[in-house]
Formats: sequence, C-alpha cells, structure tokens
Amino acid sequence: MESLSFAVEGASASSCQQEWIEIQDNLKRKLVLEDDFTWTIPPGVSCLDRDGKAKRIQYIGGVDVSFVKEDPSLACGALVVLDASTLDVVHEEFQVVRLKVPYLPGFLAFREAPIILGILEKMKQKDHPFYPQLLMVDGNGILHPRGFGLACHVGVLSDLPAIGIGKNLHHVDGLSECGVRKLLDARENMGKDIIPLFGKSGQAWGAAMRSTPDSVKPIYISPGHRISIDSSLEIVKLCCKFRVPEPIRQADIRSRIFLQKLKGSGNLISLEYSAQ
DNA sequence: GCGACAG
DNA sequence: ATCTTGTCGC
Repeated sequence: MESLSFAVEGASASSCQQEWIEIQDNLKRKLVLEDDFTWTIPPGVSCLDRDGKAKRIQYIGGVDVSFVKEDPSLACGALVVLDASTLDVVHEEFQVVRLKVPYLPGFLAFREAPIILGILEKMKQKDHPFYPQLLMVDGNGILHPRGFGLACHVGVLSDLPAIGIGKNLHHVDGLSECGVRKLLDARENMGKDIIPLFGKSGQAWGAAMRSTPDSVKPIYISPGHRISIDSSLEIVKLCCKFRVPEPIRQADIRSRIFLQKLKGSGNLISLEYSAQ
C-alpha cells in the first residue's frame, strides 16, 4: 500500500518534470539577455551625472509569494511598485490562491509564475498608471540548472525586463557558497562587494553581492529577461537599503501581512471559494 | 551510491 | 517557504 502510493507519486512527478523541462526549453528561445528598454538607469555615485535625454526608470515592481504554515497550499502573491528615485511603495496588489503544484527545485516557476502573471494581467487590462517598467523577482533568472529560472519565466511571459534575486545559491555548474565566500573574503577583493559568478564551464551566471556594507550573507543576482548582468547589478544597487532589495522586501513583508490579516479576521472559510 | 537542490 | 525571542548595535 505504502510503496504503491510512493510509486504512483514518483511516476507523476517525473513525467511532470519532463513536460516542464520542454516548456522551459521552449520559452528559453524567447529569452533576451541584453538591455532592451527605453528608460535609463540612474547613475551610481562614481558615474557622471549628465543624462538629459532619455527618461530614467520610474516604476520598479517587486514580486513575492507567501504561505501559511497551517495550510501550505494557500498562498498570497504580491506585486508592489516602487518609485525608483525614493524607493517608496506607490502601489500594491495581492492575489490569494490555492496552489495545486508542489515546489520542486528547478521548477519554482510552475508554482509561482501564474500568480504573478495573473496580477500583471489584471493591471495591464486596466491600463494601470503604476504598471511596472521592470520586475524584481524573488528567485533566480538564468542562474538555474537549465538557465531559465522564475525571473526568466515571468519576464518572457509578461514581456517585461526582469531581474532574479536569490537569497540562497542554487548550486549550478560547480558554484558553491564556499567558493563565493572565499572570493568575497579574498585579500585581493577587499572592499569589493560584487563577485561575478563564473561556473567551472566558464559560463557567466550572474553575480553574488554583499548588498549592505556589513552584511555577511550575499544575495545572488541574475538577469531574468531583457537586461544584461551589468545593468541588473546597477538596478539592484539602487534598491538596497537592506540586504534584500527593497522591491522584493516590501512584496515579502506586505504579502505576509496580508495573510496575517486573513488569519486574524477569520476569513479563511470564504477563501475556500475565492481562492481557487 | 551520496549529496545537492531558488521558493 | 514556514516559526520565533531575545539580542546586539547604531
């Protein structure tokens, strides 16, 4: 009995993955890893400040999905929009959903992307004035076993420039936390807070970043869509008040609060119908 | 075979 | 992802 259910679940999981791999490989053909946007990135402290022509990016979106311990299939997706110059939240959207798909390493997008895309679609239909010009995603871009993580998935399907942010390293192409740690601590890298991530194959996967002066644990940045690695790093630098870039941090905080309020106000029953 | 495995 | 109190430092 026990072994049978394991066998069945194992079989469905692997056939699912095979199908998902094909989807990822197909979507990957549409992936753009160069800057492909009309706005400009505000110059950092060391850059010349003279851009009178093109308009600077104004609205940066941050997305995250939170869960409830008591009911792991219940999730709240959040999209927050920040003013790039102040990092103030100017808009927020939430969507509570029932997840039907389990989390499988390498296939995060099949769990979380539909929620994010749903929110974006709703905003786009309304021609919302705060529709983001770029998305920062809580998960990797090309730093992924097949070079197509959540940020790529969301970026391609929404056709928005996207950047992936990992709070933990997904081990790919020989990359490891230990290796990154050594490079960050290396004497020749003193003061450097960005370490390019080159795998043993020579591939550039993104970068590890010490996002605040005193943070020990780096974040992992990789382009999702329509942006280069270098530009991704410039954007992330603009957003780091704390270790986790503000757009993602706010999406994380606010999606959690949203679920807390549902719990506190006993609205869980109505969710059985609204959150399909 | 063993360990690793974004959120 | 989820939980959680105190604690350290500016």
